[in-house]
Parts: sequence; C-alpha cells; structure tokens
Amino acid sequence: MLNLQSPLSRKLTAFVALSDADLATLARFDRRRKTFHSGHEMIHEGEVNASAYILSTGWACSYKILPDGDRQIVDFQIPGDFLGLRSILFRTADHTVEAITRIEASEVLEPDLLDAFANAPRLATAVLWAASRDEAMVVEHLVNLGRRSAEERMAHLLLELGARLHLVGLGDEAGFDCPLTQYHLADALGLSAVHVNRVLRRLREDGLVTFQKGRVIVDAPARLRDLAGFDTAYLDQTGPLLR
Amino acid sequence: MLNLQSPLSRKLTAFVALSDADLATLARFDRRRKTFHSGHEMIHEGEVNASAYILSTGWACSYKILPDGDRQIVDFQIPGDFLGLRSILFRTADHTVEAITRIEASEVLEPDLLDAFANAPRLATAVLWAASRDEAMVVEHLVNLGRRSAEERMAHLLLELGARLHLVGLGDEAGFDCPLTQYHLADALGLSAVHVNRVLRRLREDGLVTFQKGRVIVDAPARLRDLAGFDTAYLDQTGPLLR
DNA sequence: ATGCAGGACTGACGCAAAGCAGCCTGAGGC
DNA sequence: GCCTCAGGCTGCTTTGCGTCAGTCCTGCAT
Repeated sequence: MLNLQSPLSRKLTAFVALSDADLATLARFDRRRKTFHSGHEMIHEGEVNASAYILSTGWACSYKILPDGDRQIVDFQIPGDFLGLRSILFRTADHTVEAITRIEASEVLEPDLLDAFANAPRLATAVLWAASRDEAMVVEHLVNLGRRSAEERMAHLLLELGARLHLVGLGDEAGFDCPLTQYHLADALGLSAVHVNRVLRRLREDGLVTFQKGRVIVDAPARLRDLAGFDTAYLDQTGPLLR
Repeated sequence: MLNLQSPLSRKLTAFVALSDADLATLARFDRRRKTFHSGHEMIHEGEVNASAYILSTGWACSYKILPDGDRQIVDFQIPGDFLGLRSILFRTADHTVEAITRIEASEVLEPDLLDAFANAPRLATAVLWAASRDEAMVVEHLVNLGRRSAEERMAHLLLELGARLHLVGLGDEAGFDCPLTQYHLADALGLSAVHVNRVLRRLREDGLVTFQKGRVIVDAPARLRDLAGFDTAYLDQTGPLLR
C-alpha cells in the first residue's frame, strides 16, 4: 500500500498530480527514519555529500555563520518541511541546519533523489515547486530585514510561523506552541537578544501578541496582521499546476 | 543546428548533461525575442499568468513594494539570468521585475515551460538547480541585511555583481560598468539613498572601491573582500551533477 | 537661454537599536 | 542543601542610520 499520508507527498501533490509510480518512489524516501537530539547539527556548512531530510516531528533552523561569529538564521523548519536540498544539489552544503527540539526525520540520500528525478520526472517538477515556495519565504524574510521595523519584523515572523503550523495541522486560531528562545528570534530577525526582549514586551503590553513559556498567543490577530503588513499569498497552497 | 551558445543552455549544461532533444527544446525558448525600454515593468506583483524571460542584454531588478510604499530589491538580473520563474510556477507573480536599462530578452510562456518539463525531464532538474542557485544568492543577501554593517553590505553587493558579471564575460579584473543609481543600491541594501552616498564616499576615501559615473573600480580587491567577508562559494559553477 | 527634473552630494538633528552591565528565575547536577 | 547555567528581563549609554532640508551638476525640453 502506498503511503499517501506522508507529509512530503501531501505537500507535493498539492502542486503536481503524481502517478502511483511517482508516489511509490516517494514512499521509498520515508524508509530511512532517524532521530536527532536537540542541538544536534544535522548539516554543517561546508560539509560535502550531506543528506537531505524530511521533517516528521520537531523544529529545526538553518543558518549561516559569519567570520566574526555572528549568526543569521535563514528559516525555521517545522514538520512536513524539506531541508538540505541545496546541500545535495551543490554537493557541498552552503548552510548549517540544527535541531532545535528532538527531531524525527527521514533521510534522503543523494542517489535516491537523483534516481527519483531520472525515473519520475514529474517529481522533479514537484520538488522545483516546493523549492520555489521556500525561496518565496526567504524573499519575504529578506523584505522583513530590509524594510521593516523591529516590531513589524517580530509580528511578521510570529504570524508566518502560526500560518505555517496551521497548514500542517499544528496550533489553532488562538496560538501555537513554540520552542524558540529569544536568541533564535534575534538571530532570525537581525536583532540583539536584548532588543527582542523589549520588542516582545511592547507587543504584549499593546495587547497584540504574547510569547511566554513556550507558547505564542495572538491576542489581536487583525491588528497584528496590519502592523506586520502580513499577506499569506506567498504561503498559499494553490491547486495543481500540472495534471 | 542547435543553438549551443544561448546563455541559458550554457548555464544549465554546467550542471546537468542535456541530450540533443533537451537542447532542441531549450532552443525553442530563444525564439520569442522582445525588447523593453528602461523603466518598463516586465512583471507586476499580483499579475496572473505572467511570462518568464531569459535576459540577453541589459540589467533588471526584482523587488517587492510594502504597503507604506517602501521598496526592497531582492536581486539584480544581468545577461544570462532567468527571471520570473516563480511567477509561472505560482500562476500569480509574487514580485515585480523592472528593466533598469534597455533590455533584450527571450520570453518563456507557461505552456512552453511545462511542456519542456514533461518532455525533457532532465530540463526540470537543470532548472531546479538554476533556481537553487538563485535561492543561494537570496540567502546571501539575507545574511547581508541581517548581520552586516552598511559598508560591509555595500562591499559585498559590489563584489557579488563584479563576480557575476565576470562569469558571463562582462567587466574585468579592475572593475565593471554599472547602470545602478544610488537609489537602486539603497533599496537593495535596506539603506537610505543619503546613507548610500556617505558609505560610497567612505569606501572611496579608504581606497577600497570607487563607484562613479556608471563605473565601479575595485581599488583594493583583497581588502574589500576581507571587509565584506565575501566568499564566492555560493556563485561557483561546479561540474555537472547528473551525467 | 531658460527652466526643469533626476541624480549625486552634504550638514544638522533625532531616534531606534546595539552594547554593556547586571539581576532574577527555574531546572539540573552533585 | 547549594552551585551552575541557560534563558528571560531591565536601565543606562552610545552610535549608526534615517530624516529633513537643502546645494550643485548635467542633460533635456521648450
């Protein structure tokens, strides 16, 4: 029986209708299950022939370290996300991926992926689409850093996380569980941890969002979206492009 | 005769060995030549069923506009670059692309691209690789905005442009022609135009780079790379992954 | 030749965010 | 019980960058 319920196949079929053969190829990805403990570096920048992973449970983050030791988090990965694709395509990883919580994931090796592309061409198109969605998110983060104030950035990040978690069935209208520390937020938003703290306080005092004890509660969704200029368009799962 | 010299096929074959049939499919992309005058918006954010383009001559930039009118330039496109891929994959464009100079480009329509993927599977893989290289650049820009000072950002941008132009045979060791205004730089680097001017002056006075009258001259390449923490890895054209 | 617009350039001033320095709390470890 | 350490939190000082408010130069249209 084909595993129609795997997070990745659910994500990919949203874009490209896949044949049973395609799905069978995909299902093979789900066989190499691995577990990582919190803090483990799943992929190191500069590593050659790294694997990619499909996240089943837990959170991760991908980042780059600058010569002076500063770190810039590029994105967070939540269940259902593909991670490390570029480290396969480029042979050597251009970023690091670290487990934030305990993680369960399926390992995808380079030959698996390349074979899949050769034998199941529609898969390549589907993965292209998934990669493009990731790029759209990175672009949104870029706009965030370039042109929004600290409060706006924070609001945007929290809304995005909420929306993404909602898409995979985690969290609800009111809020979501969030294992990130203020250091994570700072490194993602290009702020200092101290300033993150002040920003969170202001948002809380203004009755917009509350982030405390590992839980984010959106107190005033409409006002928060307004502040952040948040538009879900870039996250939308539009219908299949290829039938 | 197949057009082996088209900029796109040169770029894609660097990664994936393409068959004659693949190349013939690709060559079809080069037939719909178009010209745009400086300032023309080739793709509008929100536009549905926009085309993509392959740039032959001239410069473009892709950007997003925020509700308050601010603009964030995500990347500049130079000859050989693919632009607007996401506007095809997502049906509706998530960013705007504007011609900076007069432009000559080949139009790629949605059906062309999807047919190509269906009939020439290796092409999809090749385009995935090209899209991933673009993503790697956007990630680098993200790091730039998040964790580098104004001078470092500027140095990084100018070095990147120089390196990219060099890869397609434009410019030389000493410098390159650059049609960007200080407003373009400001919108790409998340700075004000006024501050861009100050930064350029300081870099010039420190004998690092000179950007004047449409030409960038790198006065002290080593010191400039050092300042920017510039590492060409993310631009490298590594050998074919799929043979 | 005159007016005008776009782009480069400058100085004065104010603010948002960084840096520094330190305190408080809770969870583990011994 | 005490110690340590990570993470959250706060006040004060400093600074990088934006904003405002211009000037100057060049090319173009009238």
